[in-house]
Amino acid sequence: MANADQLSRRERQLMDVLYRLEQASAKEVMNNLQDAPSYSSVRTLLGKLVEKGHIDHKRQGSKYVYFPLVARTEASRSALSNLVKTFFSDSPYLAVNSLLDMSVNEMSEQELDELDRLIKQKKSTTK
Amino acid sequence: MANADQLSRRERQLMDVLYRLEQASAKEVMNNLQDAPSYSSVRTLLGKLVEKGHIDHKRQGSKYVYFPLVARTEASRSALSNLVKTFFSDSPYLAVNSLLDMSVNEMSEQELDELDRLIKQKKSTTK
DNA sequence: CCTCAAGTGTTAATTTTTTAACATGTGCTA
DNA sequence: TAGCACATGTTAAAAAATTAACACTTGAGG
Repeated sequence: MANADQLSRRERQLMDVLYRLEQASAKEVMNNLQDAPSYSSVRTLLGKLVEKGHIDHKRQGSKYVYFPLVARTEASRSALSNLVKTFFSDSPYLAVNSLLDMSVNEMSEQELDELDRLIKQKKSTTK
Repeated sequence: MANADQLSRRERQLMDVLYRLEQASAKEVMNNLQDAPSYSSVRTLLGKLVEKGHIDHKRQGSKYVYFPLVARTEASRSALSNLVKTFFSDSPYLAVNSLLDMSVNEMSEQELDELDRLIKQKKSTTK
């Protein structure tokens, strides 16, 4: 097994940056931390994450970029699942409801249409 | 402001338990941690959370129960918002999409209908 | 009345996390 | 070619988190 959710606060922070950016150099990671420590510290942290098997790095031209080993999609599902358990009594419905509620203004009509279509499709599948 | 997301791993764990249970005694919190430390440790942690202003406690009969100071709803929105930023490029649409996708089987037809209704309502509001 | 379960407060040791200093190597480019 | 940017590896100190031991209080129940 790769991990066991044993990430420290800082490590979690770095992982989040890497998931946001998909991949990033040590420098970029540093620049994307709100209260970043020194470059040296960031490198140490990245090293630990590599050791623990959460991320890896590869050359990109003459630079190095780091990236998560667990795919974004997979990680997002796991995170969503936890969040739903913790805050929505394990009810995906309540979570979707809340998401829709808090972000209607940020969704285009097109997106709403798409969701509508999706739900209809799900219903027919379930039936 | 009450916090600044400065929670340690263990503290985060306790908070999650409290959000799940809404409220709980030190004993209950301990029993709901997967790899729980001693009762004494749990109490110390709870004390720190109280100090930091994340939770409070009150008598309930002859016992004490601890509970989060930031309402579950508010906390859930904040958590969702972060998750959407981190894993869905800040697109609520993508998040809802994923949630629906990963949990159709757990949703009743009734719930799907409800969501459908909700989306239609949103659309008319936006228009 | 005694005992148990659960709480309070204090203190301290251990472990983990976090940060950073050094010493060095390498490829670009001014 | 000198210097810069970025990488490596090692080491260590400081700070924070984690765990727990002790001593003591209180309410409920047998």
